Amino acid sequence: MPRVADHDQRRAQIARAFQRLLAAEGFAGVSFSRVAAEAGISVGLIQHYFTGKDALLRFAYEDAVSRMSRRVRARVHEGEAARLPTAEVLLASLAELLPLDEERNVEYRVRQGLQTQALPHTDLADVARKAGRDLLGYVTAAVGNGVRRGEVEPDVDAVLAARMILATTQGLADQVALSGADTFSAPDLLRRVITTVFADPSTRKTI
Amino acid sequence: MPRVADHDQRRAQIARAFQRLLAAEGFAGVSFSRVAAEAGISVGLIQHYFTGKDALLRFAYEDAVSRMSRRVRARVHEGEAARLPTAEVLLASLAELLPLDEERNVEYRVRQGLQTQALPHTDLADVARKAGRDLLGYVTAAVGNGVRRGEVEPDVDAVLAARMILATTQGLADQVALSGADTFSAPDLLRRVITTVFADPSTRKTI
DNA sequence: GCGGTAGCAATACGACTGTACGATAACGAG
DNA sequence: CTCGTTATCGTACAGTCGTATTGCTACCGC
Repeated sequence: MPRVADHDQRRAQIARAFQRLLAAEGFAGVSFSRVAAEAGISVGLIQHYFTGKDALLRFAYEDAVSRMSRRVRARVHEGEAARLPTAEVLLASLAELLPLDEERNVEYRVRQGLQTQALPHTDLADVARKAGRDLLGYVTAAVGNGVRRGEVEPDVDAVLAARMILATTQGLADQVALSGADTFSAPDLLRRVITTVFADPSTRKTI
Repeated sequence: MPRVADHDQRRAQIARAFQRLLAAEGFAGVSFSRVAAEAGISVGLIQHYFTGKDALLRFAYEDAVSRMSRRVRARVHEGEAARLPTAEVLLASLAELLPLDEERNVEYRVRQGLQTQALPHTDLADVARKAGRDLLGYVTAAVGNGVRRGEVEPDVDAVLAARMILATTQGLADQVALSGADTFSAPDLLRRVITTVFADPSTRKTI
């Protein structure tokens, strides 16, 4: 048998280069040759690992989404290990969606940038929809948890509440990306929104 | 003097063609030749009206943003003429940001698609930031109105509340664009969020 | 009606695109 | 060591990109 390479590692290396370029220069700045240069390899090698541009787009998108969701799960496990209230865990994990540091900023821009490209292209849209469903399922479960633990009023519609919390998170991410993380405290705002659901109305502070 | 053409109308015609293409095929689908074909004119004519691709991008972006904001203002004037409660006016005007029909869908995709391109490019980012500021200012004023009219508790931070309402709207727009307008009622959800601010906590329904 | 300017189209051009295709080098199995 | 396979590179190719340039045409002011 011939020489072997770590396919997964190579694909990831290429996808990361693609993501950096997309984040730094937008859609117009990415091409096979640019990606190859950024990754420090030849154009031919990219072809060896991806059948075409569509495949690269899709893989890079999936990679960004899966890294994001891994970070979310990490916050969840930490929070559960520390027996934090559900609301706190939710806040910490949703804050991973905000572009508050460089890594999260790149991931945000990849998600954002490929979403436009995704809406017309069925296969990319599937990736986006699946990511959205997973996230919504997770937040819905968290709200359900809150109900069982008495942190949430029992008559709330968990799916609707989750949709609202998630929508606010995404919108805050847009605002942070546009005007910088210093303009306002997005996590504070996120906490208030979560508190809107995760607290008895009588003790709940107004926004 | 030679023959005259309506520059504004021509520029708008070109920008609309660009927007349709961007919405229908994503960023990769737009080029001068494609735009010219879609607009039913020659490539040379586009050059006659725009100094380069950047100028076209910027104009198309500004056009989409300004049409959106015109629709928002129209809802505001209608609402004021009918002496509706501030919350109702706010709901009607923010619903204009949701991609609920074809026109609004195109505008949403243009805003979304150019935002990624905007983040690295200073001049496009300026357009996006200005649009964000205007919208935030409008919603903040609406909340202030609510306070003065007694629809909103006097101790709320108008800017923060506006930021939250706006963020939720943007996030809901993403969700609608991704999974279709039939999956859930985004306006209903939007109404609930607005109600979170525009109602006495004691009478406020839980989500 | 006629001169001249602006509207508009057509084409030419170099750069770059994504993909196809060999050539070369490195390594595992025998 | 050697053979065979594959990782990797380099280049070639047809097409498209954005832009520069040229020329025709329709119209306004005189």
